[in-house]
Amino acid sequence: MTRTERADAARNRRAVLDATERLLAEGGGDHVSLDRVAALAGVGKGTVFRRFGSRAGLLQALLEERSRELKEAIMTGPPPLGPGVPARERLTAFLDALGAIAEGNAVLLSAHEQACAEDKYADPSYRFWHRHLSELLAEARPGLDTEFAAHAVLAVFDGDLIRHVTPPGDPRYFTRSVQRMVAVLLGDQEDVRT
Amino acid sequence: MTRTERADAARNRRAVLDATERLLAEGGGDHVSLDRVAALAGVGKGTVFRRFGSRAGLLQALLEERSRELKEAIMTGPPPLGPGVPARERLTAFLDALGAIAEGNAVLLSAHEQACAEDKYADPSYRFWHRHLSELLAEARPGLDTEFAAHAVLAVFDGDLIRHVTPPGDPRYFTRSVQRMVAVLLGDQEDVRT
DNA sequence: AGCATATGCGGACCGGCAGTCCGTATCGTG
DNA sequence: CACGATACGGACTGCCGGTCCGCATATGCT
Repeated sequence: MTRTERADAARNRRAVLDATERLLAEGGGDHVSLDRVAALAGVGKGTVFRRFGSRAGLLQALLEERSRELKEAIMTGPPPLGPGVPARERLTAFLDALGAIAEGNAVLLSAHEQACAEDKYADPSYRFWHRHLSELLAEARPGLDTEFAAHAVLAVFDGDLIRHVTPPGDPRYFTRSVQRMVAVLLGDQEDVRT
Repeated sequence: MTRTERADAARNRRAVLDATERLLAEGGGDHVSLDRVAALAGVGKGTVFRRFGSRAGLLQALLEERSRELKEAIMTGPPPLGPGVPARERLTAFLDALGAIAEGNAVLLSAHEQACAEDKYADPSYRFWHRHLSELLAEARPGLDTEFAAHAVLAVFDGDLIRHVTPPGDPRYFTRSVQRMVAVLLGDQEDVRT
């Protein structure tokens, strides 16, 4: 058996992901039907399904591609994303990075949420963020129900919400707000005001 | 012109809502197709659409029915839901009541979120909860970005999340957790531990 | 009661969707 | 070059949300 992905398969994989991205950018989440993706990528519909399994799988793959770097930086990279500094510091760095990804991919995020529905919490990516966040919170503020708190913080990373609250000309408003809220949760009493 | 809804119309309205409820209960959100609803209610499909406009409208109507009482209690009822006591007290009562509704209608909540997608934040019900919450937070903890905080708290009221975290035999775990988190947000330093 | 008409009804119909299937083409290997 | 493994394409299926319009009926008026 062949160990490596066949060349044409790899080429198509990329083409499909790129096409998905283009469609997402040009017309919102509903615009991305798998027929359209296949057509734009110049492949058959069957190919899309063989590679990605389902609409949800496709979006998930794209999302994972966008966050792979962050995942690796957290696990094996240098501080403050990687291990080696106090949890508070890592938390800030983590939220900043995740926020940036979310802000830059809000439409993709929405589409993914819609496609996954309730399976969202079984998604490996979600599990990873949740676990990481939960551990950092536990270290930064022992005694909190960190499992729940982590879910709560992640619940705010909702594509639709991000688009709804992000004012024109301040693309990082969302991340700042999340940081501030988490700071309050962690018990920073110092100046919460804008 | 007739001022009141025609009798058969009212009857059908109820039948459709009841059918929706039954389908939701017996088979999850995806189980509720409008064909099925119409069939179970014993009416034509057109009727469903004339009354409710769309799938989203139908679910929204059902949700509103479930929360009308709370809305009224908040606006004109006696404390602690209604006005007349400190914000902290009203906040606790509000979260308790909203939590109860959410816990009791998690499936409906999920279905509604899915159907509404990004229009969720324009929904009158959402606007009402958000406004109320925002005002209470502002009163209870001046200086916080209460607009954002209110969105963040409401983001946790996600049907899928509720189902995911609710352990068997402890139907109110979710509400308790939310209360505790909000308490921390508001600066209660006293015993956060379980 | 009987009529006129606004109002509501049903279900055939439409375009489009996610997902399946299998005969065919292509790749990589020896 | 030949051959088996692998991947491809796109017709096909079943269903969905939503529309439309000829028909039925409740209601208000006389």
